[in-house]
Amino acid sequence: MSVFKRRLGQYVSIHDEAWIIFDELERQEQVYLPGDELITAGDETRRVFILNEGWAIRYRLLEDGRRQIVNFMLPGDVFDLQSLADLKADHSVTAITHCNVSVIPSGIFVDMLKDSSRLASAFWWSAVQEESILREQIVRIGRRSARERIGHLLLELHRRYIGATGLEVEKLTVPLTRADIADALGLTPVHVSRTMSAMRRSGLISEGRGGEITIVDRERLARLSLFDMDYLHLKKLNLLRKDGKNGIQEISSGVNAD
Amino acid sequence: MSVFKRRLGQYVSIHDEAWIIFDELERQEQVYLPGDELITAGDETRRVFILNEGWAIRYRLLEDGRRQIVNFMLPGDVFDLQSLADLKADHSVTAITHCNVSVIPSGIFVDMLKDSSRLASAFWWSAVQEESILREQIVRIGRRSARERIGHLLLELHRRYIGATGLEVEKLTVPLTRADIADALGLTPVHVSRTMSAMRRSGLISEGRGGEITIVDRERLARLSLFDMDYLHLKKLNLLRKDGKNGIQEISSGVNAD
DNA sequence: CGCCCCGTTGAGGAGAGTCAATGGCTGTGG
DNA sequence: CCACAGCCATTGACTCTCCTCAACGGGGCG
Repeated sequence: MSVFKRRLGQYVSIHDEAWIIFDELERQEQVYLPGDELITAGDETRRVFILNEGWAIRYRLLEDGRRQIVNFMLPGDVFDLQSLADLKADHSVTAITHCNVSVIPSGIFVDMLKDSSRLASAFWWSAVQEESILREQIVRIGRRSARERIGHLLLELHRRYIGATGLEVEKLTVPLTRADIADALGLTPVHVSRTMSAMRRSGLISEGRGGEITIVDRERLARLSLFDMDYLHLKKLNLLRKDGKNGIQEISSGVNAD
Repeated sequence: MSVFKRRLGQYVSIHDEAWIIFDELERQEQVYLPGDELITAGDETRRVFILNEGWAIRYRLLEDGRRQIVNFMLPGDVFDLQSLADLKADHSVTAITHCNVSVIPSGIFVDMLKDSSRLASAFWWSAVQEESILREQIVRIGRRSARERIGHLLLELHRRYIGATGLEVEKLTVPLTRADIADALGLTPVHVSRTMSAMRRSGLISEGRGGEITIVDRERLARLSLFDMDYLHLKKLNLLRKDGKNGIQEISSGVNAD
C-alpha cells in the first residue's frame, strides 16, 4: 500500500473506489532530485502535489538572503491545497532528498473530490493538521530555548515519520544539514552544532553515519523539550464520532449546492 | 454594513440572499469582556465564531507558564473553522477588548455553506488567508530582529485593520500591552519597551494615550522591517479569474457528491 | 589528488533576558 | 477628596544565550 493511502487511511476508511485513481497516479509519478524546486515563490501553480517518497522543505527567503523554513514535507504529505485558490505562492518548496511525487492538475483534483466525500474529508483533515503543525512551529520558535527547539523538532519528525510509514523505527534518518535545522528553528548552524553536540554528550540522542539520529532517551527528551506526547494524536482519536460519521465529512458533503 | 460582510465581500460579491442570515445572527451576537475565554484549550467547541467588533488573541500556554500568542483576531475574522472537524482545540482564544461575537453552532454553519457556494468560497478563502498569516508569523519570529519584528507586526495589523474596516486610518489604536506584543514576537516585555522607545526616538512611530500608535514613516519602517507591501494584497488581485469564477468556488462546489 | 561541502571547535561580541526600582494612571474605598 | 493598591511602561545594571568570525578536519566525488 502506498505511503499516501496509509496516512490518509488513518482517518477515513479506504475501502472506496475513489482511491483507485491514486494507483493510477502513482504509476505516473515524477522524480525530483535534491535541490529541485517543486514550487517557486510567485508561481501560480494550479497543481496539487502528493509526496510519495522523500523529504522536501517549504521556506521563504528574505531579500537579504535570510531563509526561514516554514515546515517539512514528509512522505504522505499533500500540498498545496491552497493553490486551488488561484493565489500566488508566497513561498517555495524544494526537494532535499530524492523525491517521488504525484503531481495532479487542480482541475483533475477537484473532479476527484467531486466523486468522493471520503476523499474530500481526508484532504481537508490533512489541511487542518498542517495548520496545527504551523502553530506548533510558532510556539517552538517563539518560546523555546535552542535545546528545546531541537529536541521538540526531532520528536515531531520522528512521530510524523512513524505516522506516515507505519514503521515504529527507533532510529530516524534525518536528511537535514545543520543549516537546514538552523533555518527551521531560527538559529545559526554553528549553534545547532554546539547544542546537538551537548545533547549527544548528555545521552539524549546519538548520531550515526549519514544523518541517522537515534533518540536515546525519549522520556527525558520529551520532558526537557516540553513535548506533548499527545500532539497530533488526540486529534486522531477524536476524529471519528460514534455514529461513524465525522465533522469533516459533514462539511465536505455540505459545501455543494449553488 | 457589518464589518464581517465588508471583509468577506472583498473576495466574493455579496449580492446573495445567503448573506441575509448574518443580519439575523448579528442581532443575536454575544458580548465578551477583556479576559473572557472564547475557546479553551482542550475543548471541543463545535461552534464557529465571527468577530464583529473588538480584538482577541489565540495563544498557547506551556506547562511552565510561558505564553506564545499564535495570532491576533481582528474584526471580520472567522474562527474556528477547524472545530468543524471535531478536534480538540490545542490552544485558547481570549478577548482582549470588549468583543461582539456571533457564535454559530457548527450544524447551522454547515447548513449555511450548503445553501451557497459563494459563502463557502468566502469562508474557505478566509481559512487560506489565515494560514498565510501563520506562515508570515513564523518568518517574523524565526528570522527577524526585535525591531524588525515589531515594525513588521505593526504594519500587518495596520493593513489588516484597514482591510476589515475600510477606514484608511493613519493612527491605529492597538489594545496590546507590551507583554502581549512580547508574547506574540518571542521577546520579553522589557525588551519590547526598550525597542519601541528607540523606534519612537528615531521617528518611526509615535504613541499617544490609550495605546494609540501612529506609523510616522511607513516607507522607512517597511524598509527596515523588510515588510512586503504586497502581502495580503496580491492574493486578492489574483482571486477572481477573468471568467468571473474563481478556484475556491470550483472546489467548494466540487466537494459535494457522495 | 584536490576541491568543496559540511560539521566542529574556539574566541570574542552583541542582542536579548533577568532582576529590580521608579513613576504614571486608574479604580476603589474610606 | 485623598490614600492606597494594582497594573503597566520605563530605565538601569548586570547576565547569558546565541551570533559572528575564523580555523581545522573529514568525507564524497570528479
